[in-house]
Amino acid sequence: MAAGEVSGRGPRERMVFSAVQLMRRGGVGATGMRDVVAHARAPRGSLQHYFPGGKEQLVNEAVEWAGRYAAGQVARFVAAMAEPTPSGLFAAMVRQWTDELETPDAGSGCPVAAAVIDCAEDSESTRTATAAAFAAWTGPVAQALTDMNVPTARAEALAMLMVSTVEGALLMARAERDVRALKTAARELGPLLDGAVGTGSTVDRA
Amino acid sequence: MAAGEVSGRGPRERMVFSAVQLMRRGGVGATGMRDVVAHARAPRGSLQHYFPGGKEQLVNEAVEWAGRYAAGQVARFVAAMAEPTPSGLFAAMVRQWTDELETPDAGSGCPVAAAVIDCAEDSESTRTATAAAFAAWTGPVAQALTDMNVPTARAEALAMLMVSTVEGALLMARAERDVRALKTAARELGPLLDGAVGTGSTVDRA
DNA sequence: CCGCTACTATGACAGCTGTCATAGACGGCT
DNA sequence: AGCCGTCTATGACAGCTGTCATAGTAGCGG
Repeated sequence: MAAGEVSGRGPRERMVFSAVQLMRRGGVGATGMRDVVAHARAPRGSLQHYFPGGKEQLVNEAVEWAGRYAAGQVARFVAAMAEPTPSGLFAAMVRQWTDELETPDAGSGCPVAAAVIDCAEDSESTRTATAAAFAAWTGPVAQALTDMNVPTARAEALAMLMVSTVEGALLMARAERDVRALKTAARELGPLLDGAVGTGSTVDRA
Repeated sequence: MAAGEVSGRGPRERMVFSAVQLMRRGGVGATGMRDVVAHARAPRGSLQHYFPGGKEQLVNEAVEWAGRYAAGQVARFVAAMAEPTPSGLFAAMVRQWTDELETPDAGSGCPVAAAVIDCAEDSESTRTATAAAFAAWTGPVAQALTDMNVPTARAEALAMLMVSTVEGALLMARAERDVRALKTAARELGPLLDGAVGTGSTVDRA
């Protein structure tokens, strides 16, 4: 995602990756198959070979890729934190997007969000893929929260809230061409998240 | 929005409204001009008459319409609440979307989000329109919060957080075809919002 | 050498897109 | 009547879409 290179391994993976990048900036509708092969420097004939399911398959794989990527990033964030806190994890998730928004060149939206908005209504398989991607993203977040001593049920709810808020704030940030929506989300939500460690109640031992 | 009828006044307004509805379900790319006039039962020739700016103008007006609509809804929510609380307002905003999601027929996304994802990157005017729509939405929310005794600066931040979270949760709810993302957002964010009435600091006097 | 599989190349297809040019209808003026 | 501004009708345009059919190349095992 952050890496702009398309020199990944095979042509197949490059095409999926390029689909992700193009979907991020213009949505699914504006992402043509010819654009994908051109962006991936892949042979056009490989399209119908690797993706006999057509555009739908390509989009679905792009969404799955994004879900795996997000999960991996969460794992990296928690691994990199000296003393893990919920607010710290959330701040790291937010920072990822603010960094990408501040690089002026490439599109900086979420490919999963694009797939939801453009395809959720008329492609059931894509809708399922987006739901799976969100689950792949939310899962590690919830796991990290429980590891930080947040009760399981609460951790899952808060993980969902975190992903929802990041996704929505990213939308507003793109509209305003300003990261303040993301930053205020991190600032306002941080205390709430940290307040959930320990017992499930809102006990706060200053 | 909730009203599915297109029998609004003039053909012009019907077309804008139809554009909103079609953008909600398939995004901007999947919303053709011919689809709009058909959905609005409007004469095709009226397109280039009322919208000489082409599709871009139509989309922009649809986004503006949505912003005004959202602002009006917020006003109605606060007016309808016996004893207004931040969590109550947020719950009302969430309920609006859960209600629309549970009506199975029509598309149920946010047209502003669709415009951001599909057009923000290559149409500056549309991007501006989406920013204005979010401002039109956030403004009354912040105003309502200050009326509930939330300090001004904090109210603006929380209003932004509320809209962000609703927008993101709606995205997840569409992906999962389940309103639980919206409901957990309301449940988890409610106490935080109510905790902000009174002094602006994050002091929490259990 | 054959045959086989994996991959690539290329051109064509019908269908749809937004946009425009042109012409017509309607109603209210003076 | 004539004229005009507002609105509508219709057909065409070039461009792009995803998909497919067909043919071709490379490499490898036999």
